[in-house]
Amino acid sequence: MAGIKEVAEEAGVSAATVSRALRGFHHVNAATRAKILAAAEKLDYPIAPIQNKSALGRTNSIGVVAPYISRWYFAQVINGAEQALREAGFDLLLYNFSQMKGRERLFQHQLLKGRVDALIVISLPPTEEEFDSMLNLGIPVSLVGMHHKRCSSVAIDDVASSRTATQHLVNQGHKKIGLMSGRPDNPFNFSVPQDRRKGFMQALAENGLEWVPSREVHGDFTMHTASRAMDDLLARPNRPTAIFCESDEMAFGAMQAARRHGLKVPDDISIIGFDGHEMAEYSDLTTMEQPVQLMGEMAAWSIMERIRKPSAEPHSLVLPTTLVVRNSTRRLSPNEA
Amino acid sequence: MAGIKEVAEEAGVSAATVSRALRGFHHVNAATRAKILAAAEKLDYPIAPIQNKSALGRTNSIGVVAPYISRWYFAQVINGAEQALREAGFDLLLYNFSQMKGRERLFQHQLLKGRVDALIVISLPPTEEEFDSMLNLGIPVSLVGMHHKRCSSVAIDDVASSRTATQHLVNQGHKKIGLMSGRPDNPFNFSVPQDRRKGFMQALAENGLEWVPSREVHGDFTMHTASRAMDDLLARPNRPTAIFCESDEMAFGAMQAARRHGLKVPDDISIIGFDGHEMAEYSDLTTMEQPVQLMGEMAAWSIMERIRKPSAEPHSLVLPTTLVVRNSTRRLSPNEA
DNA sequence: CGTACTTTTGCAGTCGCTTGCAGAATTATT
DNA sequence: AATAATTCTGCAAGCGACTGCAAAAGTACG
Repeated sequence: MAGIKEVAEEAGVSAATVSRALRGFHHVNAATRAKILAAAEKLDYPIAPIQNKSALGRTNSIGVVAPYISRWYFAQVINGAEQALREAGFDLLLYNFSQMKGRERLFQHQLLKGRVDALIVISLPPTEEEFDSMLNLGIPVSLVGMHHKRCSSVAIDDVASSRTATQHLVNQGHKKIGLMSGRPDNPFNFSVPQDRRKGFMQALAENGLEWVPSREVHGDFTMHTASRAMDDLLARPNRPTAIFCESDEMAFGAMQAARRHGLKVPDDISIIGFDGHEMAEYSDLTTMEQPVQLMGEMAAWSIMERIRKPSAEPHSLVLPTTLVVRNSTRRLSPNEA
Repeated sequence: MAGIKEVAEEAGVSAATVSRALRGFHHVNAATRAKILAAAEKLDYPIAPIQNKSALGRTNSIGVVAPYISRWYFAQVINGAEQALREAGFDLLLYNFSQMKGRERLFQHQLLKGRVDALIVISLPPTEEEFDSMLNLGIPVSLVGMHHKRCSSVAIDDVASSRTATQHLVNQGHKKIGLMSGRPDNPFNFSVPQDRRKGFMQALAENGLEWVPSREVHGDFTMHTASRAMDDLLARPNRPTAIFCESDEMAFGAMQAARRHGLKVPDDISIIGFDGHEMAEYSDLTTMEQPVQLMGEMAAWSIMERIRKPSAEPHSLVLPTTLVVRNSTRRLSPNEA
């Protein structure tokens, strides 16, 4: 109810002075400021006042775009970003795009124009065209979980990390290694599946292991599809002794399917995941852990920095991953391999 | 860059007409509208234009407040709400309050004033005082996961659902039933722990079962603390044959601890959870499923309805829960009980 | 006490869009 | 064709803050 005017009147000054006093800029007499603060207090007017988009030209809020906000990974990143943003006084506008139909509207900036001061895009590789649109908005854009030369980003090295994960299996004596990867035709065109697959292949190649295509199945990064895919894989002849899953959730699905088929993990089959999902510990899943929450925070800081000085060059940040060895993988004795 | 003015000029009409045309109100000649649309298109001006808070008096965005946005339950509710809001053209502002310090500022509406048209509060029971503040904002407030006479809400019947869950254990012949509940001194003062505990106690009483206090341990709704708490419980004499966990995540922790202690679920101990967590299926956990996503959607619709007609009475909605029986609970033979 | 600075403050214009009102253009009626 | 009824459209006044400019008030100094 109470606006800047009411406060001004209450304090016996002009609205302009109230605006200045509350923002701390310019010169305002200490006594006057005190009066104004008292008045604001009395009228329950926020000390950090309602910013006004039209006057300010900015909204003080930052958009976060993600394809599935309720999946663990995204929720974590968002959480990290939220914390950093809130701390710095920004609001966070959430844009979810599990439905493809939204994407178009989003990237054609119908939705974003003028509503946010910057954009954090999580794991959703825009096409070059969409990129043009986004950059045309004239606001900084920051990517999480992927890179692009035209804007800042925070990510891990998916290729190297996958290679390390796969190498772990090799080190444990596995030679017949299966791959649970993302669907090559995923609608969002995520880059993660390709990258992790690439790292996997590299590790195989480096160790002189032959790649057998029938050892690969696809899922969409959910437990459910992974579980089905695993059924499929296990039904095939010449079963692998270990499986690299491109995400922990898929690894969970794989483990479940394995159990359903009467296989023990890791006795009968080793499974390694990727992400460092909260439940990995519970499931005793060996996994490649990525600093999810931190990625959100870094993206937030980085983009706020760019809001401050828009001229700054975009820069990409690569955060380290950690192999966490648990008991879903085991060493194969030479005669088992 | 392009504003309504530019579009107006391009189309050879006044800004006012553009505004009207793009909003679809009032009468605008079809031909004129076409010209305007063409101009907008050409200049890349959003068809759904940037609403202007000062002129409109509203922001077209709705705040969602939750204590832990990255926990499964909250992420699901938020997801549901986001979908409904987006569909209706609202933006969603996310407020996370894992840190208590934020709470104060939030409810003293320093943060919210003028930034949102309505507020959805998830599982965070405000004190009466905070309630006053919120309602003073003059915007509709809707609660998820709890009720309050002074505003609309969407929730399940925690008491009845817990009673049903517990009854399930009783029906399976369990007499020594343990309880994994939320900490009574939880900082947010959640109502859920009390309610679920109450339902549990009711079931016991109705079946003439004695309540043994040493069969209760507390967690904070995370797997981790639950796991520790379970260690504690299992170390005590006269171990229960079944345990009701107030959340699935706690149930996961309990299952993990049980396994660690060499106990098989459900052979040695039955465990039932609450929530219908995505991973419950994977863990074969019997649980009381609540329609999480739906709750978010309903809250969103309900609050948008109240934005439309602010005079409407607040109403509370109770959604049904479903007992999903899996294999973490088993029937006890009479001589085991 | 008058002059020259500084600091403080208010006026009025602005931001980008909405909207009441009334005049203009179009269509209908007689 | 003149008048009335409708439908469009533009003008201008907001909305609620921010801010450049200049006047007002306060200080310093001679």
